[in-house]
Amino acid sequence: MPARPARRPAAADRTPRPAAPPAGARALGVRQRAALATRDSILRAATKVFARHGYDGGSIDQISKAARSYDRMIYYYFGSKQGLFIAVLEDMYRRFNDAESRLVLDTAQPLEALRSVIRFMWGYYQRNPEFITLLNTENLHRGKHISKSLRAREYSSPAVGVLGQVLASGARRGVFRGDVTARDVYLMIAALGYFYLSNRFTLSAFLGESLETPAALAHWESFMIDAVLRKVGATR
Amino acid sequence: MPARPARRPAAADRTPRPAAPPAGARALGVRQRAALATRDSILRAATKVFARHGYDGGSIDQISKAARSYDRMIYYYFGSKQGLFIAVLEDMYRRFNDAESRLVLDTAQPLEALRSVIRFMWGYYQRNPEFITLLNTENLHRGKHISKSLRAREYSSPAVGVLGQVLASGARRGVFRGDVTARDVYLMIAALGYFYLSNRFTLSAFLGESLETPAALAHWESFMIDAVLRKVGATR
Amino acid sequence: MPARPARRPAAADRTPRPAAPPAGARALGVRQRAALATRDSILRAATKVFARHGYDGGSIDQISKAARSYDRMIYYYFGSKQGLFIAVLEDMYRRFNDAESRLVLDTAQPLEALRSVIRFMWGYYQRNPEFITLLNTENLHRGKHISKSLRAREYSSPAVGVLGQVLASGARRGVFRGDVTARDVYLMIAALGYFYLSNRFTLSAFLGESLETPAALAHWESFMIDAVLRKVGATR
Amino acid sequence: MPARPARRPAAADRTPRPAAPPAGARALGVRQRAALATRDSILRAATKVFARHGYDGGSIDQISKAARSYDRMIYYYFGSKQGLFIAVLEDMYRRFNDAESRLVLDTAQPLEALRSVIRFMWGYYQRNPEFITLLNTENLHRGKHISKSLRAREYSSPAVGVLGQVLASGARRGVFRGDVTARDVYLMIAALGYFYLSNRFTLSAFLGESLETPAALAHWESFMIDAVLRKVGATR
DNA sequence: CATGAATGAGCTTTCATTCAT
DNA sequence: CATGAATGAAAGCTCATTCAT
Repeated sequence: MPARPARRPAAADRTPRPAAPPAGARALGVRQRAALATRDSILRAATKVFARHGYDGGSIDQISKAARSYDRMIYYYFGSKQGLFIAVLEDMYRRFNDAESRLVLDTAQPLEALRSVIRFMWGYYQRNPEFITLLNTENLHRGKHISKSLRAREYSSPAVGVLGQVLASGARRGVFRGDVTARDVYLMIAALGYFYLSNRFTLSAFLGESLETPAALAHWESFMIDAVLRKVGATR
Repeated sequence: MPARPARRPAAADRTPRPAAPPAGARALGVRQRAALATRDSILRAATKVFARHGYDGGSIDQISKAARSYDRMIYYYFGSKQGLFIAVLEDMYRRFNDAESRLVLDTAQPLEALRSVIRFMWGYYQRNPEFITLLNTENLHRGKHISKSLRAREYSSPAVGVLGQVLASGARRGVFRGDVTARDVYLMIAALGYFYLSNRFTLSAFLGESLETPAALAHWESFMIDAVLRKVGATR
Repeated sequence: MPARPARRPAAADRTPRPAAPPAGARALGVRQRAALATRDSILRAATKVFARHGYDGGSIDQISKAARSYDRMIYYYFGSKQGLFIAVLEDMYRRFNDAESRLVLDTAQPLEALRSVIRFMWGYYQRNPEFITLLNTENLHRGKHISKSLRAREYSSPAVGVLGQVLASGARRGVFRGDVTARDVYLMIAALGYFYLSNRFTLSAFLGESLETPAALAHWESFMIDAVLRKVGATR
Repeated sequence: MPARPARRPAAADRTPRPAAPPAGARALGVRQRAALATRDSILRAATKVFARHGYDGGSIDQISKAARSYDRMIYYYFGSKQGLFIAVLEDMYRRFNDAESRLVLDTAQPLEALRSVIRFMWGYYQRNPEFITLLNTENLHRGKHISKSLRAREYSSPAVGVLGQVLASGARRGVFRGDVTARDVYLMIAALGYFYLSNRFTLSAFLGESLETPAALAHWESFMIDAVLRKVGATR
């Protein structure tokens, strides 16, 4: 079986682009289209501003200006600052979920498939830095916004499921030990990549060296892969 | 050689308590003592408020009231909100460094020593949650405050050094492979523990389960230990 | 040719009244009219407060209260305290320019026309004391506000031009010497009137006598007229 | 009679230097001398700061720092901000009076003597720009500080007296008309020079040309001299 | 639908001044 | 005498939000 490319072209998940209208939707009138465009540009701007300055540091005014719109429009479409932030989080999760679901793996090659998952997440974090800062801001607020979201539940990581198949396949084939759950491996991968990137500024100051050079990034990628493979007991 | 306790009593690093006056110092006058107390209570309050609400979310007013002092005093002692935050970060690093330096290990027992390091950091993060949120806030600001600190350089993690000895000792004894650096192992430990705790709110929502039950915490501790030991190639 | 009255009724330049809407403008909605009224009342109040207490001595709060409006509105309409002050200066210049342009002179009677110019400026300074204090405040700040104004250049004293015609006419008729420029005569008139009024408080203390009695004012007016006429070489 | 130099070397009135201890005073102790030095440096700094930023724009903190002293010392020596400003004004008047009293004229040559008075004042304003801005600030406050000064009365312009002698001498000799008072001529000289320098920033913006070039300054000096001489009816 | 205008509470910071040793 | 510490009011300005067309 040919080893299919692990994931679609990277460009796909790069820019935060709100959802296209659902396929079954009717053609929209010009006004509705314009309204959607306004909403989208606000959501886009809010993502950028909240990612950069956090929830408290980002201001409505800053966002409406960045969206070339007006304060009032934010309240029109999102009700409040909190409502806007919730929408930003939902959109962020949706895009992440979409990206994960585009991850195509060959479970017949569990070792390489596992490597692909790691590379995917490591790459996603790097290409979507707002993903990290938005999550950090939300955790600073103890998850109070996401817990208000009705849609949050819809996004259950497809990657964990895929990972389960990979691990099971590996165990069946005797390349992996069978005693680790997909959830834990997923957390391990996330932790190693996320922490490194999220904390790179204070770590640089603390360790006295840059973590952002291409060499340093490549080194950490192979470190992560090695650590995860050893954890699942990969025999090589 | 007997396996000495890995670290001093946990209580030592729990509350943010500014440094005691140097041993050689003269006795202070009443007023000087009161002044120090004011400064300390502001620092203490600021640590709490910034840790809870972030840099932007925490207000000068909130801090001065929590310290039972006045806005003006913050500027008297720290110059600005930024200056206060820098002082908070410095104090946080100092306490972390102190705690790390109190970590006593028996390098003759590298396996157990490594376990102790992991447990120490895992424990420190749990007992000092402000450590995590302050660092996250600072990373949101791309490290701009800590890079202004002149004292930041003084705090170079003693734990990394100790870890190096442990790894070397283990390698000499043939219990560890010798191909991993102390820095990388340190980062790995930090990543696994920090990420789990820092992101527990959004992870809970995403995974649909609590990560904070005693069982979950204990499970993750043993997961981390196993992952790290496997990474360094511990033969057991 | 009959000697027409030198200027329109004095009341015209007394109160700082913002420009009426341009003739071609559409009728304004109620809200737009109210908005203009708000802006105007702020500008009016600011003129009064800055004139009375200077730029630094006048507070935003004082102004917004005097305008029966809110602090926020000042920033809404003028952006900043500096922006408001610039608007005040521009408005002051515009009104002064308007008043100067209403000055109608009979150049066929150069001597009387020159006297009219002097009386006009002397009268303007007295009727518009804010003109003097605003200019003094701006000069204390070394002209930094007016130099930021884009509109400042639009106000080139019409009086200097008129004065030039008067002097030329007088020279042609042999009543004036032809060796003084309009600019210098303008400065001389301004200096004599402005300084006397601007510095009347310290001069009173220094000279030990009041300069503000009607007799004193009338005396200085004729002194100025005599001095200027002699300077331009008026033969009488 | 030889034309003696009209005034002492210019340097004499350049720097604001507080009064030396009165001639009859006892020798001072070291402490008293140090105290005086502190007081002087505060007065010096206050003169500079108030001259630059006005009464309201200058802050106690700014002054105490410029004087390399402490806020508290200002209250110790001058009681309040107002008290300090009054002292600054008194010192300014004293220095101006001193400079005027050093003005030595040959009344036998009234024409040249009058020219000397004009040049002296024109020069004094230029060498002591703080003189102008301090007076403007005080006039903005309607002279309320100087009217509180007990010492203000002591400073009655010697120049007016001298000018009276010059004018009388000129009248006796038939070079001047005898119908102008010394006070009015004094005011005229002051007005022409003071206004030109005080308002140079707004005038530059209004007239669209610099008034501060050496050529412009020289031109205005001769303009003033000519205007004053004509006013007193000098026959040449 | 969209948008200028309005609102009052809150922000960080500086003010002149006084206390206590 | 001198000086660090303290004080509360007020400064200029921004905040998220709502009103009224």
